[in-house]
Amino acid sequence: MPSMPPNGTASETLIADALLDWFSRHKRDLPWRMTYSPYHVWISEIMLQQTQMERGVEYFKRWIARFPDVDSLAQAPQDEVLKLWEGLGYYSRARNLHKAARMVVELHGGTLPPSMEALLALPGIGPYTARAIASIAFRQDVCVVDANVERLVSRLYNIGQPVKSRQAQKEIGEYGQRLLPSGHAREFNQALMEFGSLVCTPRNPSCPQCALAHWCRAREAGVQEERPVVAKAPSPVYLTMATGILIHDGHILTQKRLAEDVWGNLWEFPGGVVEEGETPQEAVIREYMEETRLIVNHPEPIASFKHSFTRFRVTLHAFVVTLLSSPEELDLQAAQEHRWASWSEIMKLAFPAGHRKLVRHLDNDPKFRAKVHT
DNA sequence: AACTCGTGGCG
DNA sequence: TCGCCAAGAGT
Repeated sequence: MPSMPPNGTASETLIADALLDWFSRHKRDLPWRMTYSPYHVWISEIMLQQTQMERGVEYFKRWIARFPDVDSLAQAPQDEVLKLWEGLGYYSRARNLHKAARMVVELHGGTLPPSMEALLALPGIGPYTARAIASIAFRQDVCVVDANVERLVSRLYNIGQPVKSRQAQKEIGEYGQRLLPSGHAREFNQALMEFGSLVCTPRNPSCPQCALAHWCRAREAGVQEERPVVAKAPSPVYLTMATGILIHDGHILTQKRLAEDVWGNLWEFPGGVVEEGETPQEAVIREYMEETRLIVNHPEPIASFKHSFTRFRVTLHAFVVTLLSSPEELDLQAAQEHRWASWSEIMKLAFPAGHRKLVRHLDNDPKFRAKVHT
């Protein structure tokens, strides 16, 4: 059944109908598309921020199994919330989600509020997510603008300004709202985004099979590959880092990072950046002194790992170190808390991805495991 | 308004 | 291999 957008021209109606039709035939079967409960929509939207949809699915299922509703999330300790987020990155999303759940219990009786204003007042919910929840969970007629929509609309209307510019953002939002068929925001917004991610892709878009090709001004001008116009990303910074596993009485020293730092409130092994003219071994010994005031030596190499975070590309050298001073001299300088952990405790703590790779490596090393209390 | 925050997949 | 990218938000 054709649907009429507010203020819609004929071609806008045709475009919207083509998108809705495509979505009805190609939409993926996703766990948050079962009941569209506001809580499920909320969790999925936070998880999918800056994250590939495929990766979000398993995290979502585990999350819902453990935190089936706002109350269970609000009551959980933060360490457990972060553990379920481990590996997804941008951990402020988890911290804010947790904080927001407690606010929803306090301010809204445990039910997510439908109004945009109330949604925007919750930590972690910004312009995109407020609109996504309002439209997908509560069926309000507001359009969403994410990276998919930016790309799709900037091609459809051949927008030559940088997508992130004020002017382009304004235009994209206006075009999106004009295309939106009233009463169909739930399906239409998902259709826009899914079409953008599966058909109107960043590279090699499927223009020959595209249901919107007839209306696409960028394709008409032959510049679809040059849309959207994005600023060139700054080149990555390469770092060498070193970390040391310290075993004492069969337990491993771990420390909880400061709340406001990168990986805030996650756990890690002491270590840091290898400075100019320094070996990784020397760096581990120095970092132990700087971060814990403990004297360690004899760093024995375990393995090296490549990983990256934000703009950094890291080679992480890992060692087992020996304690020279007394453990009583431990005096944390760069962390909020420490724990001498058994291996099963290590498995329950949330680590940044690089250190989690190290833990997985050691988990498969019988010689190492023999030195550590289970 | 520019910077910062993670991570893994893909061509 | 390596640059690009992802259902953005907070400051």
